[in-house]
Amino acid sequence: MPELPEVETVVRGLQPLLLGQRLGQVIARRPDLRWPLPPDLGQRLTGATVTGLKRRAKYGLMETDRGDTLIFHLGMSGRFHQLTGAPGTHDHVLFVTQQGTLAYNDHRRFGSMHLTPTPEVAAHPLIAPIGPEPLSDAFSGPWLQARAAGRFTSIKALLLDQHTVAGIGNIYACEALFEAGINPVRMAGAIAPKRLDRLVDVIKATLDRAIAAGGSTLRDHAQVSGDLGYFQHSFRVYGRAGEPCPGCGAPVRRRVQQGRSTFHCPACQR
DNA sequence: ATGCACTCCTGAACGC
DNA sequence: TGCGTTCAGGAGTGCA
Repeated sequence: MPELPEVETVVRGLQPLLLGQRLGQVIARRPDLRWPLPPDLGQRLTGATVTGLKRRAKYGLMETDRGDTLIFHLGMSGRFHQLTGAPGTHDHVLFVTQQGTLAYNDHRRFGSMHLTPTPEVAAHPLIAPIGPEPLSDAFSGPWLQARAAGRFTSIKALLLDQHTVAGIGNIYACEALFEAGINPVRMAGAIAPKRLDRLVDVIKATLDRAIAAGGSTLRDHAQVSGDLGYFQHSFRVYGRAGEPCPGCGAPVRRRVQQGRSTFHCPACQR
């Protein structure tokens, strides 16, 4: 659920709270999330000063003056919040600064954290294979055409593949394909180049809007501040099965594609 | 190489 | 009212 715009929003929300701050203490309250936490997480981060907060795909990157970068993924339900009082059941990692304590909370524990020397972040096995950032020039019509060429998989599956483009999840894949008028089940390799060009433009515009809106929230996702985002109100097809299509009024259809819900308008998306 | 199903986890929503 | 079942989904893994 946190997709690229949400992670971007979280990282931006963390910046004023952490940038330049010395981590007085970093406490892992359990040994693992999706994968084991670095066993030396506390030792390596305690006493370090946060010198950078960035994003790559759906990963947050917290750089420190000790030469380590904390790579974190929010999974489905990860979020940061400022702790007041005792940590709750799902407050798994605590970052204590002079400004207070920031808790990483993740009730489903699909998130993960990794510590890597900063110069090696780009080569990290989780980061290295990821495709271009969707808002960069590297993600272009020609790039998507090359990725789609000869592929028998659906265009939606191709978009969800992080090697094609970084940071697109189920929601924005559905929304972008609706905006582009492309049926999500259409075979990627059979789509005209011009339509893929348009899809690239639409993806960029959709993500831009979402970031501008402060990221969306879906049930359990919240911004750092604890305030809920609001982009979810502008989903045009996602989660709207049976409701009228904003384009033509025909009912939005839900189908299951690779075990995931796809929302689309059978009339507008060909 | 390619594409698919499976898997982790918890809480909300739903059905009887 | 309460219990059991289903669903949500990012992405690595393993299989055909």
